[in-house]
Amino acid sequence: MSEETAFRMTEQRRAILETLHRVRTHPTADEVYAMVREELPRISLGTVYRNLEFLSPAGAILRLDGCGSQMRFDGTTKVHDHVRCTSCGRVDYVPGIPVTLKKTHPTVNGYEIIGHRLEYLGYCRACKRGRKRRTP
Amino acid sequence: MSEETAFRMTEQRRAILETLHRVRTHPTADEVYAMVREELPRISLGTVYRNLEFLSPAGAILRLDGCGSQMRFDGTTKVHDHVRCTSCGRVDYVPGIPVTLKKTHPTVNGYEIIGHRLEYLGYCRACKRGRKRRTP
DNA sequence: GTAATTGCAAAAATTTTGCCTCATA
DNA sequence: TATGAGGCAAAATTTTTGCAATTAC
Repeated sequence: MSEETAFRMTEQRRAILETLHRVRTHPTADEVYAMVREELPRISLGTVYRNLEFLSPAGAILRLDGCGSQMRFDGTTKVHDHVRCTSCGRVDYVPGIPVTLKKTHPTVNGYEIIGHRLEYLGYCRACKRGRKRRTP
Repeated sequence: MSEETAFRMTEQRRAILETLHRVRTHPTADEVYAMVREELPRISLGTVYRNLEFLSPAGAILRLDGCGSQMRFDGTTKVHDHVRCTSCGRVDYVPGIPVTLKKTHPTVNGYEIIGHRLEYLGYCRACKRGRKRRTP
């Protein structure tokens, strides 16, 4: 009854995974491609993209998708946080949530800190409904 | 001595600004284009991009650039935060910063919350140096 | 052996630019 | 009227996809 999703650990997949586990730079797909190519010169960029796409929902890697792949804009310049629906990408305001964020660390890890961004992740009303229907 | 940066408030710029001030959806450039086009059908997508680019550093709008325009990946799946250099885009880990984040709000604004993302913004060591040199 | 996965290359999607015209200040 | 800004279309970037050939299991 339970169809195992058969997946294979190819050289390429292993190399991508190892590379991501080794570096601390949070590389872009392009950068991963360049790094893995030193070990597997014949790997293609498409394969890198497909594997990143595959490994991320599998929980093997993290995808720092700030707000999906497109940039988003906001007419309100006063400080506020956001909630983003991880299912449909919708972004909304989070008004006045009592987040106690340690006032400021002037430097962190060598960085001169000028601010922070807090984003909640979840399911919006519409997707919540959709998900409920789909999940038995 | 102080050269005023002369800029003009064109119809297009005003329309883009008004649109962003009116909606709460954090639209993408494409979506802004579609919305503004209802008022100014002859506006071009290039103009929208140029204005978003212009208005954002001017402080008139906010640009939710999660991690720049490219996606980034991370081999560490255990929970941690990030610092991003707003100058060069570099992203690093932030290990064990004592952030006191209110445990959980199960729902926020209708969203079922499953997590959050905290990102510090600042200047990395290299850019800090560069910036100092440039700023008299 | 079979089907998941790759390489390649073309297509799609998103963003930036050049160039000439228009119109704000 | 001088020049910042717009329109248009081409180019540059980034990501996705179709398909035949490979290869892990």
